[in-house]
Amino acid sequence: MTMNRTPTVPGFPDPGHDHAPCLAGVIARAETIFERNGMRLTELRRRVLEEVASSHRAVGAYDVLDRLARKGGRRLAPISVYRALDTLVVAGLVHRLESRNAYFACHAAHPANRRQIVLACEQCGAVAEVAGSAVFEGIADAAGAAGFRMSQALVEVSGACKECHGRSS
Amino acid sequence: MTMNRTPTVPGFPDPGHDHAPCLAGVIARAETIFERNGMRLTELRRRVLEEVASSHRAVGAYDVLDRLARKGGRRLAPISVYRALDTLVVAGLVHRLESRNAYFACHAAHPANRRQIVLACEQCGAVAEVAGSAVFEGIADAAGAAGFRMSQALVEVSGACKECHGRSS
DNA sequence: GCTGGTTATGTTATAAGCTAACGCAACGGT
DNA sequence: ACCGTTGCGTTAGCTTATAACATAACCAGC
Repeated sequence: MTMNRTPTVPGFPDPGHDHAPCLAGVIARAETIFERNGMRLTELRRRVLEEVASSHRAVGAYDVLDRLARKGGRRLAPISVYRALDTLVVAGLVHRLESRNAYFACHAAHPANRRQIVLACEQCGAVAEVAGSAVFEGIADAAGAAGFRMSQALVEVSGACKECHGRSS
Repeated sequence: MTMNRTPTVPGFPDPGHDHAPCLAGVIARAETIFERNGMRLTELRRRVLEEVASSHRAVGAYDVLDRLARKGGRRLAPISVYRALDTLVVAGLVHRLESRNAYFACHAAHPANRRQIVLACEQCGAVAEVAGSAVFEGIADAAGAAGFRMSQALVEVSGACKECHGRSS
């Protein structure tokens, strides 16, 4: 286990970073959250979470399914993975990248009312969240001015992360 | 044809508004845009556009398919509808609501570089776009600060439109 | 340790969303 | 009339997601 610098949070982690602590952090947080909310972090949920959190990329439900099948031997039904993902999403450990029908782990433990801007790299698939209070306030204002009662706002940005655009242009 | 007030643009139209001018406006704009860009507003494209623009709601591709089947007698292949939708999206006449895998007509004719906040009512399904330059600048700043080169930003807000939350609470 | 309610997962089937590949047809310029 | 381009039809298949119902695991209280 090489000594790389700790992952940059928030933002994109160093590409050569040691991911083990990231993963461990997510799992630890899962244990806390599930415990606190009286939910059960079952074997299946833990395995699904581990797959999703095994990188900083967004993965499809069927990717998770395939990976679990490769590791675990037998193949689960899609619904099983979706159920686990739903639970993890509700717990706030995993978020859904709507613009890509994919899921990514939340490595940062931001507050309950998620007001994070999601950045998704088109090249490497990495996903990062950054704070955006001002942006969300602006959205709330704009919505309010239209007589709209906002319940949730989704901000997803596509583009190139630092590594990828540094490399290719 | 009753004389209701003209549709409120931008924002949500009055629920009892006369929709005919909205629809006619979209079609007229389509003719202009297709003409200007040397594209062909074919029968199929026009019919798909009419279905999408027949309300201020977002509709799924298969809804369009079903409605055309009901009207036109024979049932198209999904791909035909998707091709038409793609063309209309490229032309800027229809937008895709990513968070719902659905499509809605653009009734407002905003400038090319679309920087609009999309408001989608969870109850009635109505969709409206409102300007959000400041919001998008904030997003660009936040992305830039993370070393991210933004190519496109998506802002979709779920909630209750004026009519719906006035009615239900 | 059995019982019974609750929660989680398995099983089966299917809905919903989307696209590849290929061929014919319609359009439009020369 | 010809031919290149664009649009559409047809067939087939993939990806994403959920409904409905059965079984299993968990756990609180007796």
